[in-house]
Amino acid sequence: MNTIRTASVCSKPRQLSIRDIATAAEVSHSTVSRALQHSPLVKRETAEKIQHIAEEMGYRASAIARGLATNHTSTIGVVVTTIADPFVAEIIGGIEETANDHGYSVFLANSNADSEREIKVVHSFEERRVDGIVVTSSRVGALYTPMLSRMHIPIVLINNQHPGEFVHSVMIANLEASRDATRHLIALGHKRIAYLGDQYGYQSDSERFAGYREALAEAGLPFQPEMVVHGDGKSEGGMRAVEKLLALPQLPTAVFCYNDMSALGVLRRLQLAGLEVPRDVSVVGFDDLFLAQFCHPPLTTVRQPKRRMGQLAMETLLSLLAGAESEENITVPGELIVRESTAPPREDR
Amino acid sequence: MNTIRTASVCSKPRQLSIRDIATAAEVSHSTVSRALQHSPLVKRETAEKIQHIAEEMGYRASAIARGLATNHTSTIGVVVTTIADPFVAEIIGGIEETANDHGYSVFLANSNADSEREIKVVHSFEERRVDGIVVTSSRVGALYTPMLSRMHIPIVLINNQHPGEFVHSVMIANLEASRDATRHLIALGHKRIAYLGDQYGYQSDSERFAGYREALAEAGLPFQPEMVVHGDGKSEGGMRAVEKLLALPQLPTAVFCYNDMSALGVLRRLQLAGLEVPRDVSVVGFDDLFLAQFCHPPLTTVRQPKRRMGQLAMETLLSLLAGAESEENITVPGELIVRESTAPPREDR
DNA sequence: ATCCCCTCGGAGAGCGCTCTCCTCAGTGGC
DNA sequence: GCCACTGAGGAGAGCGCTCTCCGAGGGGAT
Repeated sequence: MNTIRTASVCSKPRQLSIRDIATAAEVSHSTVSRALQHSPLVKRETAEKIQHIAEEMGYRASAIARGLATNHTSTIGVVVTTIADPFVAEIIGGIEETANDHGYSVFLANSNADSEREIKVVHSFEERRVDGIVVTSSRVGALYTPMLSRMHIPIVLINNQHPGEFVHSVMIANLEASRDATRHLIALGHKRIAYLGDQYGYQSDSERFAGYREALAEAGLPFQPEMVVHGDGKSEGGMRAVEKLLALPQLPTAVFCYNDMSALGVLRRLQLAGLEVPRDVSVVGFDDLFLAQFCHPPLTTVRQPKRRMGQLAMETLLSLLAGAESEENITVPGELIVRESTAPPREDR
Repeated sequence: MNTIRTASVCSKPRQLSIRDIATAAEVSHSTVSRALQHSPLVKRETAEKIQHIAEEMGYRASAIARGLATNHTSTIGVVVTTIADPFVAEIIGGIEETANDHGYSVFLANSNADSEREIKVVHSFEERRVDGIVVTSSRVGALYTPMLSRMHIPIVLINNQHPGEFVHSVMIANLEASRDATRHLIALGHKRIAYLGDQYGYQSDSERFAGYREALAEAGLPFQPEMVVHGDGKSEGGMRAVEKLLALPQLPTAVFCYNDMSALGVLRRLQLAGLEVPRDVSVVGFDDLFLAQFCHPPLTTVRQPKRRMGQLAMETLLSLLAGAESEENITVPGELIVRESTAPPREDR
């Protein structure tokens, strides 16, 4: 059992309670409670007087006590793989904004992309009696089903890594977006296009891979298994993957990377090898991280509407909380952003 | 009065309480409470039996109820200017990690760098009865003093924009770091060094400016007011500021930017003007954002130990919570990271 | 046997709210 | 004058914990 405890030494002095306001205003505590929540059951002037006194005394209602009494806390829990990931940060931004607009506060915790830790964090959210939970890149999608039924606490997954296993989610249209990106390369005249995937077998990777293959197929281009390499989702992995491509008898003229961080590594490693992007090799990423526009050359990539996805997740949660049988799985389209890392292949290659 | 409310329709079913476990285990609720917090007042086997039953029934203690009873919640509130800022994201990472290690959960909210909103957010944290608060780039430092005494809730500021006005803070050594950065340029042989500051008059800007002047002075270089321009902290502002420098009769050979985002704009605008960095102009930033190593050319900059600063802030909070009269103001040194955006000036300039 | 202490566990108050159930005037209808 | 009704506000239980105060039983020591 993991209970939330701390050996705090300092005991704060009692804070003002509703009863203190009551005696000051010479009414009962019930009336104060009602006045403070603008109940029509209390006369206008009485309410105003009470509100005035409360304000003056610097009274802050305890959300804790209210939560206990009402059985809901106006809080939601957000679990992310890591906060430092710029991709994730924007999603959080979208969630927090929408949450705040509706009077909700958000608990933030990171799972370090570790399923065990993810579960632990969610448990701690349960103990905190959050009203809802949003999880990005969940590693354990299916495990939330019992939680939904047992605890009746709605959960929305963003870019769930095990789709089809859970009811409420917001996803990017991986297949379509990556097909579009690959089509873009094909339209430029590329025929030898490498795919840089991920080594952990995530759903997002395999869907993007499928889109890549679909585009090749519809263009009548052969699929060449040696053109598929794997990274770790970070730039280091991208660099290592390029080395495998460099060892090939014939270099691909373009590389489609399943995310921007990998693409950054690709860019760097190609430059190290004395190759110029896009003259020698074209590179496409996926995500449209903030830095994609600042790297050299600015990266052609697929934009995920990260902020919007956060908002959508929170909106789904809100309608779920309002009792709606909300839409099950929301898919948002990606958008191809063409910058300067792609160009037609050189004639001689 | 801003009370936290929502018109949630769905009323969750009652969850398991300590009493349910008590009847199942045929003991009193007090014993369950004690067993669950590993009190020595209950016999080992009884405790284990209770823990087992609780586990089996999927019981989750209510942190809400506990918070009400104990008068502390094991939560802290973090207010940031904006979550999407990569600078801030890393700080949050440091805070969250340390908090979590000590059994604290963190509430996250953003102030949009708006002082009014900052206060609102802090109020909502008060209502939630957080045990402590961390604020980054506070706009209202001094206002927290009454809060400290009235509410007895410790507050730590990170990079407070009104230093000297508040007791607990973690700050980067702006002056020293920017002096070092300027010295680096001087050592390379630069004599006409521009300073790109901020237009809002933040403390961090003026301290960095002071460091710049100090370095000039100690090298016996004249301070030239026309070499000082102002941006908005973002790349757009950096670009606009460069235009003023381009209009000068003689271009500076180096630009020291008070943050990386501005420097990115400088890089871009100089390239647009057909100038090459660092051959024609050297550029130095401040922050060492993640993307500083990926831009073109990789940016020489001052690293702020962002994650560490978050940790330090949280550690300060923890010792404050433990009743210690913790160190008042912590200053951490910046570190100059020399990359490829700086070089000796061209002979002919 | 008496007394004391020590261990284990129960009873119940209290944390600060909400909300139901009452009470008490005042008012209007007949 | 009686009753019903309405509007305003009080009393108090209850939310799910913690923790103090007790009590019961079981040894020693005297």
